[in-house]
Amino acid sequence: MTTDPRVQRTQDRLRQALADLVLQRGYEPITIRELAAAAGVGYATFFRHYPTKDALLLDLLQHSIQELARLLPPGLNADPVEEGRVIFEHAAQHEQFYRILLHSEGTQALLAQIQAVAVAEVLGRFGGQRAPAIPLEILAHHLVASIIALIDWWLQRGQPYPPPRMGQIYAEMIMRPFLALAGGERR
Amino acid sequence: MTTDPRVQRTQDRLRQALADLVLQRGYEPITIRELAAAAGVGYATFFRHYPTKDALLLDLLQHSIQELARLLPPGLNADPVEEGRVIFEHAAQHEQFYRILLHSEGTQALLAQIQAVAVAEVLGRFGGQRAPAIPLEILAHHLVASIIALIDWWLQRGQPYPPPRMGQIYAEMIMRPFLALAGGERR
DNA sequence: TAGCTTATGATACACTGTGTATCACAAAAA
DNA sequence: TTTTTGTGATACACAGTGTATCATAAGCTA
Repeated sequence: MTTDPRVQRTQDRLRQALADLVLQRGYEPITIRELAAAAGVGYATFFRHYPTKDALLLDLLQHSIQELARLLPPGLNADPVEEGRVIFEHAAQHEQFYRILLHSEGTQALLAQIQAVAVAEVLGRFGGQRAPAIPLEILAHHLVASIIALIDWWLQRGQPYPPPRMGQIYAEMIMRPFLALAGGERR
Repeated sequence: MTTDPRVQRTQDRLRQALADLVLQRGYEPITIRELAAAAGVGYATFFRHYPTKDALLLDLLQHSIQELARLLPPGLNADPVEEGRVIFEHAAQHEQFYRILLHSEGTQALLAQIQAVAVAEVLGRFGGQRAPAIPLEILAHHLVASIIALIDWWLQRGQPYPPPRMGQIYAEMIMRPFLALAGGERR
């Protein structure tokens, strides 16, 4: 196990430096030399921890996801409007993470993984009931993709509506049609 | 204007070589040297026509778009099911184009442009009627993003349903909720 | 504290790919 | 034919990646 505090320190510095640089100038133009310098770390040291820049990006996002998972409110299943409001409050509070995840090249694999996890969650929650007219797999993908697209739209335009309003829109435009087609919740 | 047949020949070869290579091994790992060799063109000649690999990719896609625009059936506004079927027939016939556009890095700008054009089209078609409960801008973005996501899902999984079935799904899952919220067509 | 282990910093280096410059040659245009 | 212009081939400068090496410092253990 890697409990050496020097390792932790180096990796923390690299993750933090990457987060800073990505928000300043985007992901692609960053060089590893520049990244190591910003982290206050030797150039060769980078490769002792990560084989590529993409590997560091994935590690950064996975750490962020674990932090977010700890903060995520556990029971979102009550009111769709309230559920949507919580989602968009969360997106507003962690805008940096979402922007990096949604718009840095090199995150498509991770985003696809996250999406797959969310789809599986939806499938599990709506799985065992009367067969819907549209395959549930398609409905689940449509639901997840729609939520991601709406968050992306909202953040890219500087949050033009407050989270409670976005919660209403989410409930009416996304969840209500989905529930009508999937047939309401179960278990 | 560039009517020199040598220029046309060189650029055609480069576009064709890029299309072939992208489908074989993806976009990013292709080098310009390799591309020029595959096109049967000198290495330096590449830079006489395109400043970067991305520029060639955009040129290739824009040429493809122009071809597709010529083939696009003019009146899609009749039956949503039929409209959806036509869309997915089109996606099946031009799968290569869609896959490159949707999954090559370096196409996000172009994809965003196409999406913006489609959104504007929707806004124009549903613009001047009773104000919907949800801002039409959001509805239009949701509609366009949903269609793109559904096409992407379908192609990535090897077209698991035939186009007529996808047309039904499109009508029921995407268009019907949209029309209910946007308030039906006009003009 | 002393001694061992391991991560780090610094540097040099080979390697790959980009983009430019040059020049002789071939193809198109007048 | 003469002129113009695109092309092929080559050499080159440059930037960025990934590896190797070694002295030093930080952390662990007795």
